[in-house]
Formats: sequence, C-alpha cells, structure tokens
Amino acid sequence: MLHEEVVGRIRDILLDGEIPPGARIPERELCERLEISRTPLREALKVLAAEGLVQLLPHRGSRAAKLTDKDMRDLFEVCQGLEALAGELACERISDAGIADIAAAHAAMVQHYREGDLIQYYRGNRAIHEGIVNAAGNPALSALYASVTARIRRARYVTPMTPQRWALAVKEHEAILNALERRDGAGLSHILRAHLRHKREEVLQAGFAETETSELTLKIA
Amino acid sequence: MLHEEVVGRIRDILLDGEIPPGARIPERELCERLEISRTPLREALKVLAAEGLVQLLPHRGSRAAKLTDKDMRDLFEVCQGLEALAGELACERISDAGIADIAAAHAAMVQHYREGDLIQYYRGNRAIHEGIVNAAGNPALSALYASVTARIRRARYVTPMTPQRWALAVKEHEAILNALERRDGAGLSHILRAHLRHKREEVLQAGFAETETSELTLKIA
DNA sequence: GCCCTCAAATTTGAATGCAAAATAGCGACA
DNA sequence: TGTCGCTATTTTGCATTCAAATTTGAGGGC
Repeated sequence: MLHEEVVGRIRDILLDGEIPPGARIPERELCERLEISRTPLREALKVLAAEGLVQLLPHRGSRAAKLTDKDMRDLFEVCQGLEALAGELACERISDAGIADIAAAHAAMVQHYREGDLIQYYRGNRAIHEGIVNAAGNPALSALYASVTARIRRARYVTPMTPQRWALAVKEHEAILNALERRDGAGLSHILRAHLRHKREEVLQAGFAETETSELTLKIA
Repeated sequence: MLHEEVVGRIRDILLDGEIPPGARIPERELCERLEISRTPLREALKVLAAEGLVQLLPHRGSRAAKLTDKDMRDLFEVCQGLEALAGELACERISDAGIADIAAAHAAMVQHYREGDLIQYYRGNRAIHEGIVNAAGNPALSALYASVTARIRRARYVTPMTPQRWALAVKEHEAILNALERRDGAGLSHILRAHLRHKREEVLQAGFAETETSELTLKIA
C-alpha cells in the first residue's frame, strides 16, 4: 500500500463527508478498514493536516477540520485569486484544441442543466473550472487550486440551488467560455471573480444550515 | 519534541541551503542530529513533500526538491497572483495603523538600501511583502503565500543584484506604499504584478548559476 | 579489459511495542 | 444529590524491530 494512496483514500473519506467536520478521526478503526498499521495512517494524517483538511490536537487526537464561515470566506477569496490568475494565463497559452475541450465540457454541463441533473451539473462545472486552471499550464497553480477547492468542496455541495441562481451560473459560464474563446484574459479574470463571488454568497448563506447538520451528524455518530 | 518543531527545523535546514537542492536527505544523520527516531522524521518529510520542499522517491529515499526554471517561473506566477489578490484585499481592510507599520518597514528598508546592506534590505523587503499579504486579513492566503515564497526563497537570495535593479526595486516599493496609502486596490495589484515580474526576470537570469553551484555542492557533499 | 550476473549489505517502508498523556469511571465527601 | 478527586483504561507519540527493495561489490564470462 503506497503512502500516497493512503492520503488519497482518507482525503476521499473526508471529502465524502463520511467523517463530518469537527468529528474525531478514529485511528484504530481506520487502520482496520484500510488494513494498515498506525504508522502510515499517522503519516497521512500529518500530510492532510498540512493541507488543512485535518486538525491535529497534541495528545488529543486528530479531527476532521471544521471550517468557520470566516475560513470559508477566506478560501473563496483565495480561490477567486487563483482562478483569476489562471484565466489570464490560460488565455495566453491555451490551444484551440484546449478551448474545444472546454467548450465540449461546457456543452455537456448545459445539457445536464437542461435535464435538471444537479449532481452531474456540479461535476461538469468543476471540470470546466479545473480545465481552465490546468490550461494555465502551471502545475504549481493547479496543485494549489486543487488543495483550496478540496477544502471548499463539501460546503459547496450543500448549497441550496435555486432556479434563479442556477440560471445565472449557467449564463456566467457562457460568458466565461466566450471570453476564453476570444482569449480575453482581463475579461475572463473579471468574470471569474464575479462568478465566484456569487458562488460564495450562496455558500455563506448556506453556512448556518451546514454547521447545524454537521453538529447533528456529529451527535448521531 | 513536538512534531511541528521537527517540520520547522528541517524546513529551516532546507531553506538555509544546508542540504542543497537535489541532494539526498540523510535520514540517519538527521535523526542523530535532531535526537529523534526515524518515525517523527519521516512524518516531517512527508509533510515537507506535500509542501513541495522535498521529493519522495519510492524505495529510493527523499531528496531536497530541485526546482527547474519552469518550476520557478510557475511559482513566481502564483506568487504574483497571490500578492495581487492580497494587495486588493489589503487596500479594503488595512487600518491606518497597519499602513503606518508598513510605511515604517518601508523606511527601514530604504535606510538599508542607502547603507548598501543587501541582506538587511532583503529582510526588510520580505517583511513588507509579508505585511501586505497579512494585511489582507486572510490567514488561508497568508499560509499559501508563505508556502510558495518558501520554495522560491533560496533562489531569490542568489540573485545578483545590480545597482540599477536595486534602484528600480526601491522605486517600485515607493509606488507600492503610495498605492496602499491611497487604498488604490486596482493600482496596487497592478504594481505588485509588475514588481514581481521584474524580480522573476532577475531570478531566471540567475537560474543557470544557481543550478551549477548546486551541482557543485552536491558533488562535494 | 569490460560487462553482466548474483549475493551481501545498506536503506527504506511498515508493524509492533512501550512510555506518557488524556479520558473515563468510580467512590468519597460536602 | 451533585461535585471533586483518585485510579484504571484508553489513546497518543515515539522508539524499536522486521521484512522488502535497492544499491554496492565481487566474481565469472565474453
């Protein structure tokens, strides 16, 4: 069992919400489940703590990181900055084929929107944003972006999506694709920031619901 | 010995260049020196690998990360994006006292410039940039910035600083402070990007010298 | 003389064991 | 009855140990 694999699997467990934010991470249980000893598990937890997904309390174990509304706002701001940067760079560097790929992903996402398939829509949405970031041709940027979005992801999923917001998001995506096709870096950067600001507002409005359900899940568990 | 402390100490060893980029990290030696066993050392190495300071080769040990010119360029781009974002946010949020602190740091740095003390100048320079980033009031951003600059730092130090470049850098810093005092977010963002672009060009020109000295040190070690 | 092959030795990666700290449980006392 | 304090248990953090993989070195073949 490769070390990297352990990190990935625990990350997935955390991102799936199987261990709710703030809940204690049961070392022994995870060891049995992954069929590994405590050593590699603890190494993985240290790495995830460095990534911000896990909180390490000295002599008191590790917990799934619990993000406050402020933390979420902060992460969104960073995410905005990274996407804006990626957008500018992508416009300079993306190939026609790359644009075609993102256009295809966009079309697929719009199709999911029309079908009202929210889960698939989210997946497509994520693919487009990741695609733009990767199109910047900057692995360091991609890695940081992945780290930041991983922390945000769970909260984003609980967002109550209204028809109005959904329509707006799709419209914004049209504009994003359009700016990319025109290779309008400044414009794309601007749109991405506005787009994320809207997303952020949604999430923060959902903030209270999120924390409450977490508390609830915690008590049940 | 706290785990966090081990990470910090090894990070310092790497940033001080005591273990040159690309060189093998002698596990046993470090254990003796830090008076710890391999378990916490290896945990720390995994964390530093996640931070990008260490490369982990399966079954072949760990090495101090060796950054290519492309890696450096990428990191500078990210750094630019983060500083630009921080500049905008700082202009919205910084207090008058905060501006005064940065102005003081700036004055101190200019003094070091006049005295021709490059080391102290660099220290002051770093303090100002960190001050602006922290003034954004976004810990997540500060942490990411710290991580990125840590990776860049060593290369930045070997930059051959010419009088012209130095004068330009100081001039740009004047403009930075000025924009901050006017709370001109867009302007500050713009200046910071240009400022970093200049820095980047310096570093990349120094790239070859850097890699060669590293190779040399490697052979000696 | 050079290269390939095979075995010893070192080094890595993971499991287990052990001491210290924290939590939980129980009883005594106000 | 509620709270405080003490002990037992669990859990954490680190050291040690063990197996697997790689590197090193010697010997034989070409």
